[in-house]
Amino acid sequence: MTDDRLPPSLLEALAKQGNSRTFRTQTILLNEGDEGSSLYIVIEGRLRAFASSPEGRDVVLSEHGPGEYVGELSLDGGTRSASVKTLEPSTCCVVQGAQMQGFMAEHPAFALHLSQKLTRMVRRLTEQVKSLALQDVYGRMVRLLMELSDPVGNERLVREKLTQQDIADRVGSSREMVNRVMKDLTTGGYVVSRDGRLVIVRKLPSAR
Amino acid sequence: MTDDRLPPSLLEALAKQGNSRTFRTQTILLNEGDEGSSLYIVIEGRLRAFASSPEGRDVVLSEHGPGEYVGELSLDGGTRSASVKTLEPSTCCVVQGAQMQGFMAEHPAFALHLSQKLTRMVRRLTEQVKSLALQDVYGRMVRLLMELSDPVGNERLVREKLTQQDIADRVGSSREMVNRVMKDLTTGGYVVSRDGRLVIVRKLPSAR
DNA sequence: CGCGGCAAGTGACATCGATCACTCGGAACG
DNA sequence: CGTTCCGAGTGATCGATGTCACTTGCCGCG
Repeated sequence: MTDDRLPPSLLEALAKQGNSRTFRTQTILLNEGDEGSSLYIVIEGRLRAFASSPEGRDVVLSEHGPGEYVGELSLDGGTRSASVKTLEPSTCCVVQGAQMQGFMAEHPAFALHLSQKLTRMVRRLTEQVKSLALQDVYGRMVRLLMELSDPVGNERLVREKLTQQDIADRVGSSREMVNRVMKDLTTGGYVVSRDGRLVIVRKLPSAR
Repeated sequence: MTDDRLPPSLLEALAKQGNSRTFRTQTILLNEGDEGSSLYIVIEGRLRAFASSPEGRDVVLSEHGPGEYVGELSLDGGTRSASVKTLEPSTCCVVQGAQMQGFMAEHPAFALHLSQKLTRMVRRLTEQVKSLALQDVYGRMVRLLMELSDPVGNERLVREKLTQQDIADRVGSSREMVNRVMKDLTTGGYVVSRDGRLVIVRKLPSAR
């Protein structure tokens, strides 16, 4: 997967348009439904885009590290489609939406990058919809683990540290259910936890 | 919702790049996973983008009428993210992906239109993910009915004729379940069927 | 060292929703 | 006019998941 980071040249040019600000962990940067069209470029730290139900359940939509940006959807003037919060202390460069018209005109490369980012988002979201609509929790977890892991030898190493609640929010399920599936996977000898990180040691069965 | 139709001028210019072909109902134009980067512009008829599970369940991702186009995601060289079929006898103009680089360079308006279309797709898919992950079948059906209906007086008229199976494929559920929810909605006096089309006659409760 | 708090593990139970197996009614077509 | 087909309507039943209510284990901090 090509990643969504801006090339350094563009990043630098774009950063000039905005102000750098730093935020504590778990700070909400954007609220679903709000007006506003500023762009947040991650300089340092990590952001999570998510949505919540009135009952307090969350779904994770995406996460973003240094060099990536969020908030681009509202460049069309629409309201925020999701909320975004910091997962760590983070510093972002905030650019007003109004600045962006001019910037894109001067930097066609940015418009192109944005367009490519959008098509990757559509692809990723399409996968998420398929997964939610067509697979059970077990299948969705397997998919998630594959997506979040990289091959190392004949194992696969999961990149991030994930709590079971994190996983639940990503696959649209409950922590308890995640726990049960994890138990199946570990007692089945498919997955082990090696110093805090999950390792897939054997090909995961596509169904239980 | 701004719609995804090309303005006539662009449509005409783009159509020159490709060949017009007509297809029978239920013809598969694209298969999920295939290589290929051609664009299909709907001249006449109606297309549906969908995905299937190995067990034969389907999810509907989007539908497209005259003036709209599909297949744009693979302009980046990736495989098809979903399948597309005709819902009626349809004629489309098929443009080879290779033509598009040049076309976009000559018609920046198209690149802009595409970019706007992509952000609408991201918005729509995000809603679908939220809905699937956070709401039950009842909630998802209510959302779908609202989305597919337009206000007429103090009622809302659902645009298309939908079979219960269609609805099921859109909300990621079974036909039987849709039937039960529909029964609740009609016996509750919220929805009536008026010459083949659903009409929402009273504000739908957000939960049962 | 002892708390306090958060992640994880787990059993009992409630329920939502899928599946199966039909019936019914209307439209299409010979 | 009689079939055929397909969408709709329904009850019974089962299984997957969510929810609740705990316990356990681990860390970091005062």
